Amino acid sequence: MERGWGLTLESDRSNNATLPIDPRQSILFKRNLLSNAMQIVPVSLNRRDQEEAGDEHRTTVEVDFFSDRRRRDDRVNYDDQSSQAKPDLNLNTGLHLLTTNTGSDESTMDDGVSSDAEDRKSKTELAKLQVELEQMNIENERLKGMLAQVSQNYTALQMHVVAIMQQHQNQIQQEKQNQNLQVINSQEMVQAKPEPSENKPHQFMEPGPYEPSDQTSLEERTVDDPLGKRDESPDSDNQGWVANKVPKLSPPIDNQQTTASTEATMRKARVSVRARSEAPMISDGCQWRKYGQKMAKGNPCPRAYYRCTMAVGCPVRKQVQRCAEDRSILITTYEGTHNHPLPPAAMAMASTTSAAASMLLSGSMPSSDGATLMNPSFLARTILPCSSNMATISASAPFPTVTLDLTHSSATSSNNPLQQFNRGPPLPTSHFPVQLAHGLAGPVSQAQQMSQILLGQAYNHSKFSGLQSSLGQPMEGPPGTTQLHQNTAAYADTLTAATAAIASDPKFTAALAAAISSIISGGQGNNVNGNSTGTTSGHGNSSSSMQQ
DNA sequence: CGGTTTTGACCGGCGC
DNA sequence: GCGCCGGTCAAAACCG
Repeated sequence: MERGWGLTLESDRSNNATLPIDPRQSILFKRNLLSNAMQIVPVSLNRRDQEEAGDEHRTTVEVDFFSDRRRRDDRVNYDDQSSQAKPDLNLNTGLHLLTTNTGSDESTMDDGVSSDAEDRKSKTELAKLQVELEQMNIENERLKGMLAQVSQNYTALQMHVVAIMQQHQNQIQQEKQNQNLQVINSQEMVQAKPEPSENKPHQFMEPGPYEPSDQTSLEERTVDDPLGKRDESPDSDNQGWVANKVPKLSPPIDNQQTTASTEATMRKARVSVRARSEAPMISDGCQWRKYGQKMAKGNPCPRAYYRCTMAVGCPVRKQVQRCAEDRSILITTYEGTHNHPLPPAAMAMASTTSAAASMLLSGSMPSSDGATLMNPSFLARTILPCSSNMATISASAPFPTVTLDLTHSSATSSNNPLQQFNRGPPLPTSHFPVQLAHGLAGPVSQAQQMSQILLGQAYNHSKFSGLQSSLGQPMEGPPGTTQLHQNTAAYADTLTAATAAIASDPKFTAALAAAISSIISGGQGNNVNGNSTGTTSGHGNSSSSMQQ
């Protein structure tokens, strides 16, 4: 009776194989997994005697990539016999495979004494290994706690940084305004020269009656309330939220103009997330209150309107509607930025949506008409050079919209709803991850951050395909829409695990967070949040722990 | 009883 | 000016 060692990997991709492994190498294997930033579940060490299946004994080490949902049905045992048929697996995991004894007559261990000694040796090693695994589990728990703490601290710090950055931007804007006023005044003085008047210059030098107070209010609202709604409608405070009536804003004047238009644009920028879900609404970690439902034209499914109730006055709203073409697809459109700290569960989604929104706005800001976007293809290519068709950018939509399409995947498993790419959004939109986190830095910096994150993810073979997007593909959607297609097979492997996690996890956002976290960790080493950049990261920090 | 959902009414933008 | 449509309001109903 010879014994072989088998490593059983639990993942969607492992379909049939038993990977023989030296138990002494399991620790190494686990550490490798940790270094890959995969969510490691306590490792269980099982010894399986499969006498019923034959005369061969086998011990397996099971590693769960996603602890929340262990797919026993997906687990595959790598037979000793198949070990040589899966050399690539061996390479990928960096495992050292022993030449196992398969129990066949060809076994080299035909000596009974040697076999017993080997057996005892194996038992001893097994016991040692179990102890080590216990220690590793404890260490894992400790690291988890540390990670949560770091994420928390990061969020708080980010909020602070964002507030400071906004103040700084406001100061710069104010300075610019003052400079403009001085130029205008000097010009007026020159024009007034032919008609000397002692009062005129003095009058021009006088600041406008609105200036000081307005500037103050601007600063206040950008810090505490980006939309400045609180000041505009005092009675709205009693409602616990602020009415979304940006279009009603009176035409801004002078120094208000830039800020007001920016705010309005920010307010209008939308991030749409398409995901397959049977649930009426995806769980994104935030608290929402439904305030309306309407039948939208062209879609038999009603559209529900929600607003964030996690904080008084939070302007964030979202619309939830099923896709008319495929009702298994749930389209969630986010609008606005949170004005409050987000819980870990909500950070991932908020970060993603916020970053995308900022990216989108970075392209639209310079345009004079306010509705024109940067060339979608350019933007997309810039952001996601190797992408998949996860993102679409639209310039023709009523509002600048970024669509994150999580219904597509290169995964081979047809059971995973998120692994099936859909045909593209019905509405003109742009797809890529965005962040809704509040207090964003300048749009440009956001875009840069987004690019960095996404590029980093792409080039690091991130494990989460959902964030990969590419632009420049032939458009299938309406004019102004750019579709992203993921082509590389290399991504398929890494994507599968993450998409599977998302698909199988009842808490979609939690899974998303985990995926983002994995990406970030993998691509940026120690950065848990994955958002190296201040702003996006800020929100993103949560990825796994902060936002869902 | 407080918070949430439902649902018809209302409002504003837009096109004709 | 009118109608359509998207979005919001707010009272009533519902729920834990």
